Amino acid sequence: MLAISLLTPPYATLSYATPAWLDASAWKCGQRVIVPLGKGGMLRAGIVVSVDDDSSVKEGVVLKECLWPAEREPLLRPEYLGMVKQLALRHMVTEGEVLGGLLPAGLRTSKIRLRILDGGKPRTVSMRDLAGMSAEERSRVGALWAGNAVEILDSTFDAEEQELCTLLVDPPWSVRPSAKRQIEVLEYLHDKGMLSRTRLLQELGSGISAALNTLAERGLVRIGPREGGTCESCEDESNECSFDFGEGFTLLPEQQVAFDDFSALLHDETPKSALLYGITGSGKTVVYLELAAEALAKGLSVMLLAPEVALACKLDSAVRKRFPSQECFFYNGYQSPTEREKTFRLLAKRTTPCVIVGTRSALFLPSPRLGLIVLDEEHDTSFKQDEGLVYQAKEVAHYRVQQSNGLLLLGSATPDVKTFHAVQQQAVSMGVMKERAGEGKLPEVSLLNIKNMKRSDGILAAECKKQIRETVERGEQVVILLNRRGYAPLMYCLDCGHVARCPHCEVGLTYHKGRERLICHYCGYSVSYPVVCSKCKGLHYLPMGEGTEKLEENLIEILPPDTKILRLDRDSTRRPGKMQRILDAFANQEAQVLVGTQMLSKGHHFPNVTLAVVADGDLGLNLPDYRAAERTFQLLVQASGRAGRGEKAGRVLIQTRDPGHYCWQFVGSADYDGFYAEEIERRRKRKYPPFVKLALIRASYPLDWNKGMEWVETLTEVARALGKEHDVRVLGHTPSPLPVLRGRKRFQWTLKSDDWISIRTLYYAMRNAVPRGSKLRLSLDIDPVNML
DNA sequence: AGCACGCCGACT
DNA sequence: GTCGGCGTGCTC
Repeated sequence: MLAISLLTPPYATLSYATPAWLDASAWKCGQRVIVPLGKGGMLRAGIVVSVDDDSSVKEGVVLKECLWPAEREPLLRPEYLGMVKQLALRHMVTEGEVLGGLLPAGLRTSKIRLRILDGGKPRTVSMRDLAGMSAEERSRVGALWAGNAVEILDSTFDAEEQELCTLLVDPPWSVRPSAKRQIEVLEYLHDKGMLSRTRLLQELGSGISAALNTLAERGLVRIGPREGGTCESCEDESNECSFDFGEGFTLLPEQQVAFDDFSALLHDETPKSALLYGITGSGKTVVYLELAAEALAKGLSVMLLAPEVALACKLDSAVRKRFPSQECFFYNGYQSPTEREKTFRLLAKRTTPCVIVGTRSALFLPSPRLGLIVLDEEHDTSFKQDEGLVYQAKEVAHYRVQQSNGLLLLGSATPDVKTFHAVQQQAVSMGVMKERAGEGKLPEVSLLNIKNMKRSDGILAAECKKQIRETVERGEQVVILLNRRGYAPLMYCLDCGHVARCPHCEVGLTYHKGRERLICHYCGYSVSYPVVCSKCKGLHYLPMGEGTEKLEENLIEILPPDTKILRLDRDSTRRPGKMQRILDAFANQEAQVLVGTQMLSKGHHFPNVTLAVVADGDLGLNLPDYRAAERTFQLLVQASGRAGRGEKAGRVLIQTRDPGHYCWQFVGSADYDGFYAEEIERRRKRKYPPFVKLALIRASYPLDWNKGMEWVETLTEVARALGKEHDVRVLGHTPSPLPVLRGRKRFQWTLKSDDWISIRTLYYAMRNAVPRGSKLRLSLDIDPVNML
């Protein structure tokens, strides 16, 4: 009998009998199969996780027969299934949930068809048809299958690919305000990016069909197959590093030392982890590439991962230049399902070594013999996925190199405190690079105390505005970091003082002037502005605070009239390739000022930038998160790294209301070692990771469910009682930092322990205390990266 | 997630 | 009497 993990709900692993219509040898571990489920005989896709499953099935359950394989050769290798099992155990979810979370959509569907070629004209049979056949008929198809006269058609969404809806114009859009349907479609596409027509109709209702056609006619939306090459954001390569990649490099002395050390680890036939600690601009990429060359020469595959698509693109073009004849696979979460499926399939079949470049999701690509995994900017929190399938890319990467005796190389200028601690404990080896590779020098950093500034003064101090203006007048460029997108984060009603809030999340709605809407940054809810005040029915609001959009507007007033300003945030980069275009335009000096959120601090290279301004340095410092200081330090050092990359010296100006904070003394000199020494002592004293294992258990229930609070209290009792027994400190329950999100009330418990097992035991007990199918949802976040 | 089952209220 | 509301529970 076969044990099969379902790839869609209920995600269980169920036993199925091998049917008479196919030979038992047709079923293999790691293979995708189609199985019937439930009384209605619905069909599901699953992965065979065991072929001679002898696990006891509950008494009285009659086994169903597995219907058909979705492929002849298994998609997944045994090691891959091993990784899935580990992840499932670690995060206390089923293997089906793991598989469902990491396979591209097309590989999870049961809607495949068979093409039968028995002599005459070929006929096509769906899985549903097959399920409805008589036993004899199915056996006949089985015999043809065994004789290779049946092929699998899985082109279900090729049709969808032909009708992709792409937004062509940024807001504000020139449509009548009364055309609600059209605005709905535009807003939706703006939020979700490119979507197939079918999905759009599914998600917004088929009533929008006419509106969509109008938009297409008027040229606001394009309906058709995707245009151009494989990666739209990679089309233009002008923002890449100024290094001249070619047939191998001459390494600088520091790079050579680091390379030699890592190369020795690579040739050592045991799994190893290492950290490349190199300041911003020290040329880490060169070291990665030379190591990749070593691994390839040994016949091993290489994975290079970056925290974000734009950075992954840069890595990709660097790899293609360094290894022009080597096959290189690029993969990220923003690619279309078809594209991702294609890459996944190619790699699953592949046996010869290759290079894989991408973002964290690329980590789950099947790959032949992995010799090296590089995680660039390893401190970046995007390497942890905390929605849906929860995983920390660093851990998965570690597991993967463990399996293949490879090397995991983490690179950063500001390493994760946990990683650096592992280096100190000699669990991870380290290479250090403290010189900038080019002519650039580290910038001079100064703090600007804005404690006494009034709200009406705007967000930039006079001194700051002056420096921005002077820099622009000198013909140099400025980047301004403000971690708040939109126009104004709070809208006060002028008549009654009420603040406009999201009805699902209870957080303030952010005003976006360009779109004339109030938007919730947590759930995406949006209403058109002006909106009637829910308290006094007034229509007049006072925007409070300042986001990137307003900062951009204010800057226009204080700068010379012909100054061009660009804005880089989630709103201006929704459309594919847009981010790259903005970065390229800025790198080509088409604008003098770039305003943006943290996404602009990440590893981009602008030689003519001589001033970096951090508009609100404290933002984030006071978050209820033990890593707030680490996060702020990393962000600011990375942002500082944007200035002075060319020949001219750079300056960094940080505005703060709390100049006494210990973080600042180290940011000024980009002194990571100093910061680390201070931070690790604080963590030791206060018992925070890496000195304890920390986990967050989250509970949520619908706002209108009155039994919710009772259950939360019961769970606290369960947790407390078990915590005493297993030596786990239980803090909570406390309302989550966002007490209401997407219409659900949220609570959380913080758990501290010396080992993960006790924490899992507690979570297991809490989960069992809640009846199955309850409205209360529980989730476990191991080593959370954000406490929200 | 679906889909059946089942236990109450409004209707022919 | 019966139709149908959706709350609860199961899927090898």
